[in-house]
Amino acid sequence: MRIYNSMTRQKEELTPLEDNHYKIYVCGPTVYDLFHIGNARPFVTFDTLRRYLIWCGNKVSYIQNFTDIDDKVIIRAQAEGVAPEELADQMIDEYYKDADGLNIMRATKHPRATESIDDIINLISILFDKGYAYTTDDGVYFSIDQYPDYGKLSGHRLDDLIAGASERVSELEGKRNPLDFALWKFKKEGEPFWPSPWGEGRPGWHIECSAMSLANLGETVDIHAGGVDLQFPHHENEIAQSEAATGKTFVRYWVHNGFVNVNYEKMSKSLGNFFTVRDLVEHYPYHILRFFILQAHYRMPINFSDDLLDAAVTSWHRIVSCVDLLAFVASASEKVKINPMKERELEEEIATCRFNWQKAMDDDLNTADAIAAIFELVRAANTAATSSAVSPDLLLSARDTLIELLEVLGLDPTAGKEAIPDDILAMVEERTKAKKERDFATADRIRDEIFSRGFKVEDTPQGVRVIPV
RNA sequence: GGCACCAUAGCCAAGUGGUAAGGCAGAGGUCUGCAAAACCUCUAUUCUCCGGUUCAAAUCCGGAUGGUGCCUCCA
Repeated sequence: MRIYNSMTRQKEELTPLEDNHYKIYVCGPTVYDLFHIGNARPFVTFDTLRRYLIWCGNKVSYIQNFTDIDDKVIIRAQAEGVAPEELADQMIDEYYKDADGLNIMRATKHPRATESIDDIINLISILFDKGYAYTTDDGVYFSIDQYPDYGKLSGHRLDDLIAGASERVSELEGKRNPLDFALWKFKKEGEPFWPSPWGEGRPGWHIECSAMSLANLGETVDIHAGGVDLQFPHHENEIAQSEAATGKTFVRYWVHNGFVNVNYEKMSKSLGNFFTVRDLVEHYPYHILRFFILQAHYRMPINFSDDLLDAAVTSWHRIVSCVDLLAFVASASEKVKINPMKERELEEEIATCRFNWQKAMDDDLNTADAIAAIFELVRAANTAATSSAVSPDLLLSARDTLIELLEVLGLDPTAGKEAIPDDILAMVEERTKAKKERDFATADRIRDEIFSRGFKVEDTPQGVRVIPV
């Protein structure tokens, strides 16, 4: 497949360094709060990438960290009167609840910054040895002047960055260059700290990802992913630290997802215009949120609104309804007069769907196009299902195709199917009887009653269908 | 100020050189006792605008306009 590499700003053929084995690092959440739909986008997107690579026959080592110690965690914990560790533990549990709901696979490993302190200290030591690190009054800093490639990911010129930084940072606070960033922050009153050769303190933000990536995946990973806002300075800094330490290419493909916007503005905690996944789930099921995210290409911005989610619900229902219909028709006792022409048509549609779906996925994970391919098969399958001219086996094969391809997108059109209760089935029987006697008033009354109990009755050529609403 | 990205129908959204996918909404029709679902037909002679390259451009190049993001914690 081809994937857009932020480093080269073009789509490139994706190949792993090790045969059939991809090493992927995804920047995970800072665990001080529930995550919002904007945070969910990279989790869903890169989970889908992972599923696709696995589907293609690869092994994937997938690391996603938890940033469990930083300013935000400390501040929130203080506000709530709990220890930062306690808050982090709790929020990690909450993360898993939402992530499981969104059908995001557990990472191969979810390292926590606080459990990687040794790795972090190790890495900083190497940077000291190689002359990239220095100490000030408040911490240990990385000296970007020692690293000539600084800015290569974000395309910034050093002078411009320095000019920008100087405008805001009035004092250098002991830094040699305004762009130098903290590797280790010396402890402040009331904050958690760990011992280090340079003094007690805690890790800077950027170093933890480098340390966890190097420790878990080695010096060079295939893919490092996250939101576009991480491109600078976070990922730029990660490159500087890691490559300065190892002398090796840190990441082969940098992959960044676009934002979820609200009224064309970035959704963010600081703007306050965010919707947590937990809140949204009150109104829309998890899989709708996932489907909604995957309906756009991952690098394009998504504008978030209820109307769009409502459209996603209807849209998704079309798929579920087709999958149900195929199973229903295939199991109906009605005799089919197989029409070879129609059979071949459906066979071709199945093949075309698979082909287009894979082509779309291969082209920079174009899930929007992949879903379009699925809808094409939905139409063809619906037509075939109502034609009474296609064998049950072939209908089921169309159904299996839909289920298989959706599974790779982390979507399950068969999920949440409850059995129809016996008393509802009895009412359906009663209605059918009334219909036979042409007592439509009674039949309609029973249908309304069944509907109010949460089930829809449909008369199809293949018989009566009962569907949970 | 610097660096990126984006602009396609009522809405959402693919499409990166050969005569505009898909979804939602809408109109008409088929089927139905009525519905529902499904299917069929219709809904952008045109892709923000202006130039250029080309036999051919939504797609490449230049410019303009509008919008967003990053440059500070941020998915």
